[in-house]
Amino acid sequence: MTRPRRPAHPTRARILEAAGRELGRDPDSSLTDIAEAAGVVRRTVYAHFAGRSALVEGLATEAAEALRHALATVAAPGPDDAATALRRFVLALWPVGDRYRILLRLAPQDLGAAQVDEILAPARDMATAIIERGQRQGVFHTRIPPAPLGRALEKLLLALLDCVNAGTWSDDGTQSARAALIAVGAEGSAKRVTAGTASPSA
Amino acid sequence: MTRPRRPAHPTRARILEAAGRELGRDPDSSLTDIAEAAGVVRRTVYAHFAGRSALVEGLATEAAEALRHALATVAAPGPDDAATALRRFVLALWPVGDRYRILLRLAPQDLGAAQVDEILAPARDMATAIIERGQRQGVFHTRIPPAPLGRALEKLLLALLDCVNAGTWSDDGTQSARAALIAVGAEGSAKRVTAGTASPSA
DNA sequence: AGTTTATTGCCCACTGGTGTGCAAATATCG
DNA sequence: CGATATTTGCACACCAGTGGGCAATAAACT
Repeated sequence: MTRPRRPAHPTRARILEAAGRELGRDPDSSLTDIAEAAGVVRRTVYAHFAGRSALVEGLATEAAEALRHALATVAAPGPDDAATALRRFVLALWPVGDRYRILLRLAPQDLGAAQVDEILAPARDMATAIIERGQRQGVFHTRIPPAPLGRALEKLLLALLDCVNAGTWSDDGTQSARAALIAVGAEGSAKRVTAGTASPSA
Repeated sequence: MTRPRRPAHPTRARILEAAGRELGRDPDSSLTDIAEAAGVVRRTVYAHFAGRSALVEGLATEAAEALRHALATVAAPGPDDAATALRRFVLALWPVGDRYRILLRLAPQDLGAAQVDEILAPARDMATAIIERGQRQGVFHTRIPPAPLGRALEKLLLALLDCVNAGTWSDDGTQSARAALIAVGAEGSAKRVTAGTASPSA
């Protein structure tokens, strides 16, 4: 058999993509698994990445860039109310949710928790800031301090994303954004916001 | 040195406890790590458990029993309103949250996802039922279907529990229960419930 | 056509975790 | 004090994953 050269460039990208899929499913996937998922042989992976850690590093870099790019979208707006800010935040980050999840999965094992925290810091800081603002303005009624509430929101949204990935549910982010608003206790604002922009899917 | 016989019974229990701690921290902990954490040598672990899988199995059994016991507390009540039911549910499960988390951590790797799902099924089913009832009665205003919302709540509460474990925050479950009520969109009920029973810690 | 280049297949060595056998050490119990 | 039970230390074989060397192969480019 020995299929050789497919366009050559795609290969690296396909390996990276397969690594994302496989490591997202199981952080302990072997290079053999990943290579197989990419349609190549294990030996070929070493032609594009120095080793497992390099592969993971490349994956992290890609995810970090996607995340940073998505964050840049939300960074712009001026002083709108906290509820709108949170909604914009969730909607902007929703498309990169899978990359976000991969980073979290890679954290304890392949990447240092420190490095992942560093990548995720801007997103988490922004979320915390929004929550803190909303609570101070009295728009968010949850009594839980911003930091824990931020972590809770993170996990809540990832859980919803997982349901979408699993096919259990379907959402383009608008429903999840509303859920986030409700979770922080922004009842009135939630209705206002959804009336303004969201498509009525229910 | 070769310290021999400590009361003998404690050993097995200590290994089990250490396994819970270590595997909770990192599901890939080696038996060497676990043994060391338990204050014994790796070889000793094999004197109490047939192997890694047996150890994990024992851990799962213990966790399952604790969970089942906690659930039995909530199973009793008759037809009270959904908000109260959810609050009781969270408060009852809060103390076994760590066991719950261990089971989830062990799922993808050491135990089959199937076995873990089977253990967790009663808790999840009850949560889903409560949510469904609350939504039908119009007490829970979240539009997200019960199953995804249940998963989201699960992760939200575990995130809060992690914060408590990490020392970032402190809660005996009452704050988290309120957060859960708010998250499902039970604003009015939340106030009513907390006024009735929760201790004002803020 | 011929050359280049990526991929493959098979080889090997190294590491880390697992599971086990067996003799020695020692705390507890009678 | 002696018998018992348990833990320990060290031996080993085994397996899976990693990383890399090297020749053969076949697509792509000229």
